[in-house]
Amino acid sequence: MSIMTGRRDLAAMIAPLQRALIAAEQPVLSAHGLSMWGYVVLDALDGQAVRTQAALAEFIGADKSRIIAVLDDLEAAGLLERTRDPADRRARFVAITDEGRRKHHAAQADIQRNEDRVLAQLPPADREAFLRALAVLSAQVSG
Amino acid sequence: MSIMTGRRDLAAMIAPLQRALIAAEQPVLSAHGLSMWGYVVLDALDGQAVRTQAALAEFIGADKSRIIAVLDDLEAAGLLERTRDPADRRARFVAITDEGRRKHHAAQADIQRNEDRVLAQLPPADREAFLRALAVLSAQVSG
DNA sequence: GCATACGATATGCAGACGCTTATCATATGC
DNA sequence: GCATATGATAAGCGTCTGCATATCGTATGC
Repeated sequence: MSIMTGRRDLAAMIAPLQRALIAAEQPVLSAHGLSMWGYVVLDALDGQAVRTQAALAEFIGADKSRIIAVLDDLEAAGLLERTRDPADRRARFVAITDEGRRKHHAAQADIQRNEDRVLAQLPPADREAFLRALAVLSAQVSG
Repeated sequence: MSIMTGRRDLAAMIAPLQRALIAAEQPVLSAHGLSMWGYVVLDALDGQAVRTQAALAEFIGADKSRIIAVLDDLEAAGLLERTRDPADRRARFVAITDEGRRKHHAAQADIQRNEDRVLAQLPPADREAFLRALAVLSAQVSG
């Protein structure tokens, strides 16, 4: 017996929401000269400790062989730096630059402005619970 | 200024959750002999009024030329019926059959059992608010 | 009655994806 | 010192998707 009967599956409710959010994000990111993956990488790196590329790829749910071009572009744009790990010269640390942080924050602010319009449909109490629950669930499945 | 400051974007939090839910759904659907799109179609048709194929495609966010094979399979499996609209013989009504409904309910029950384990991480109040909010937001972007 | 619009269907193309394999430099166990 | 393992990278493959186009039967305006 379901926790809340009569509901549809989570995935079926989340999918259209996700589609709409991404569709709204796309033009905003383009205006900032960022690709979706580029933004995801900056988002993962901002405020986090530097990490190796394989760990980064796994964290954002991307294939490690597919994010290399993304990292190349971001590095060429001066938004991140790759440095060799002195303790293991095979590995490379990936760190966001100050300029990358600025661009990330600017893009994120624009995106959240859009999202706030969506969230405004909810009563404040539900809105906060929703964001809280999302943070918990998102962290849960990522760990 | 954001409604809740310090949060990450919705899309960035939803994406991994969505990935995890879909990954968990896949083997369940396979066990029921359903494809992901097949399940989405049954889910959209169950309990709804019959609709035309173009409307169905738009509703589930699929390309109208891409769901035809899905409908063919479901029809061949006896899970739905396509009938000509007598008022417009170009259009075809798509309706779920009793067997389709049974299969949908069985698959949905299995899926929700999985999802309940995920939702169990949340305090009951947040869980209910989360589901309520999700239903609102999902309906909002679909409309 | 005819031109035009429209629904369902088929098909082809380009882009993105997950996955696999290969290569090269480096690390590590023995 | 050598065999083996690992990180980053490149390249190829099959699949899925969105998009565009074409066909065919049917509706509809005039």
